[in-house]
Amino acid sequence: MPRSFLVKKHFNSSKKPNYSELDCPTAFVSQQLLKSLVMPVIPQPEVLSPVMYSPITMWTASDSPPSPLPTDLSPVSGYPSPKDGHEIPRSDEDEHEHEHEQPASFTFTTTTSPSGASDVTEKFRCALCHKSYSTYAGLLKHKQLHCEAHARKAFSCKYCEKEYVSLGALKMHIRTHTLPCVCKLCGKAFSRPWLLQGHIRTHTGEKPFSCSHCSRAFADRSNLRAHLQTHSDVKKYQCKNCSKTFSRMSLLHKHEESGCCVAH
DNA sequence: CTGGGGAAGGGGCCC
DNA sequence: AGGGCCCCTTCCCCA
Repeated sequence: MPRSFLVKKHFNSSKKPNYSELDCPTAFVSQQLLKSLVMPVIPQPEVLSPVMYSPITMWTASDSPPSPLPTDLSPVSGYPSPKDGHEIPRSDEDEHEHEHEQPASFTFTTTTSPSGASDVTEKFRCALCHKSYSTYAGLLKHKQLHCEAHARKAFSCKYCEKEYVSLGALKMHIRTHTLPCVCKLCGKAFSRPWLLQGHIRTHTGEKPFSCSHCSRAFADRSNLRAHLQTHSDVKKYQCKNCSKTFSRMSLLHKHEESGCCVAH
């Protein structure tokens, strides 16, 4: 998978930007400058739209996906209906409303006492961990928060096939498709503000991470860390075959691919 | 070919 | 819950 396949490139990617025009000899960039460079994140309408997360599909453990999936993913029609066996986050009002329903994904039990009389406590039992709840709302909460989400990655991305255990993780992932953070200078788009900030350093020349062993400085902490390995006598990554060590995993991989180790 | 720098992606953790 | 940050990783390019 190409590293930058998610990045919207609004310029000829084969050419490097002319940084010399923007080159700032001083390493420090004021917050004001930074703010002026960072384009206010004005999400595209579709980013703000509830449609964004509408295609989240959450199958319950005992359900199979409905068929066919609606192709229209508008906020209303796109949402799977609870009657289809889907679990979707509901308001309290909804929970109460559906307490009286009997979804396909839970076990509804009526216990019988030894005397033969039917017990008054009817339980909603999780099909996965068998915990029982007196109300459907209780069961629903349990499943959404703990059990089912972990048993099955329940939040699916509409742009790709990735699945996540939490809505937050999915939202974060979706940003890698929508790329709401746009560089004011070159139009390049990023998924997160701090990625954009790191990119802006390529324009400003700011290098806040300096090496304590030499005079080099870096715009990115990870690159400094990689650089520090070059000062280290002990290289971190070792070939299992020939014991040769490398400062980076990518170099070890290159070494392995070049034929030292038998391809697996 | 190899090593290293630069840029970027993305998951996870913490506040 | 969401944003910021940390860390790891990958890819490209160049000396």
